[in-house]
Amino acid sequence: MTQVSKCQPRSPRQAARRRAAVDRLLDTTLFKALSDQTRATLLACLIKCGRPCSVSELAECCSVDFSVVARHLSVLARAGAVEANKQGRTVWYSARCAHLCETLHALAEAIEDWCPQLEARESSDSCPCEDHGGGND
Amino acid sequence: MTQVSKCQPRSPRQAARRRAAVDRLLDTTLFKALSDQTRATLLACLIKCGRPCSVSELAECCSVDFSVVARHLSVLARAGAVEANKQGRTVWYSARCAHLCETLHALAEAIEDWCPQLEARESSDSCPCEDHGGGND
DNA sequence: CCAATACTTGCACAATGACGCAAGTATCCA
DNA sequence: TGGATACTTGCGTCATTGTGCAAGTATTGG
Repeated sequence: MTQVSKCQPRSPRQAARRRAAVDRLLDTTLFKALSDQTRATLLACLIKCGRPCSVSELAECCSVDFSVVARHLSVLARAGAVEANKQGRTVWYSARCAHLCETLHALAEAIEDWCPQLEARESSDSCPCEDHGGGND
Repeated sequence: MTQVSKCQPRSPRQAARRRAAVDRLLDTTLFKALSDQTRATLLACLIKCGRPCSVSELAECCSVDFSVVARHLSVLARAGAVEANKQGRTVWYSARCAHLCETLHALAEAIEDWCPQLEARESSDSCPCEDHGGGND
């Protein structure tokens, strides 16, 4: 039941050396994209709209310049939060809901793997480390 | 099955006016905290360590100044990602794993609520809006 | 009481990023 | 072909934020 703690590091230095899913999923790219209020609003708008929207349409929902909206959307696209589909002169943006949900659930589960006390879901009972080096400290 | 789409806005302007759980959960405070690489490293370190760590301990895992680490940890605490427990002259920081997981799962589910095609989990079949104003556009 | 420890805060500086304007590119329609 | 539409990109400005150093505060132990 508490096999996780057997492989759990005893010092932050040891912990920092361990490589686990949580490191990869705590990648800052997506969080940087979601850390701006205008981008968060645009993403929420796309999610709630439920259909692809053009840059012009989305610019009507924001108080900022059209070019700023276009740049924000490209940031969201590079972070994988939305996807762009160019048809003619119009770019249709849509939220990557499935990808976002998968990423968020995966991060939550990667955190749960390191917290033996969070046994709500069935624990894997295995070490969440992806390497086992740096044992001595 | 597709009752969600009945209440789904047809334009981004309509979508922007709708208030839903996804708006509240896309709050930028937490994402801002996770958007810095040093802070992400500190949080991952706390998660993997599985026990409260002092600022001094955590500073050994980072290449930045001690005062910078202390400031980063206070940012993480204000965002709700970690919690501080002062005992004597030492501040013990620990990851708020349960809170983080709840927040992440809740956001993912709030997104799923707006995506009728994501029927993997049982859909609530109800409108995810928390208000129903601004219908005309 | 004094020194050491552990952390916080003030300050200056550099880097980053959001923004608006204007110019550029690509596409469509008449 | 020429103008209108839809978006992209370059550039300068401004605000925010990350950083290190140094000084300050709080707590502990001798």
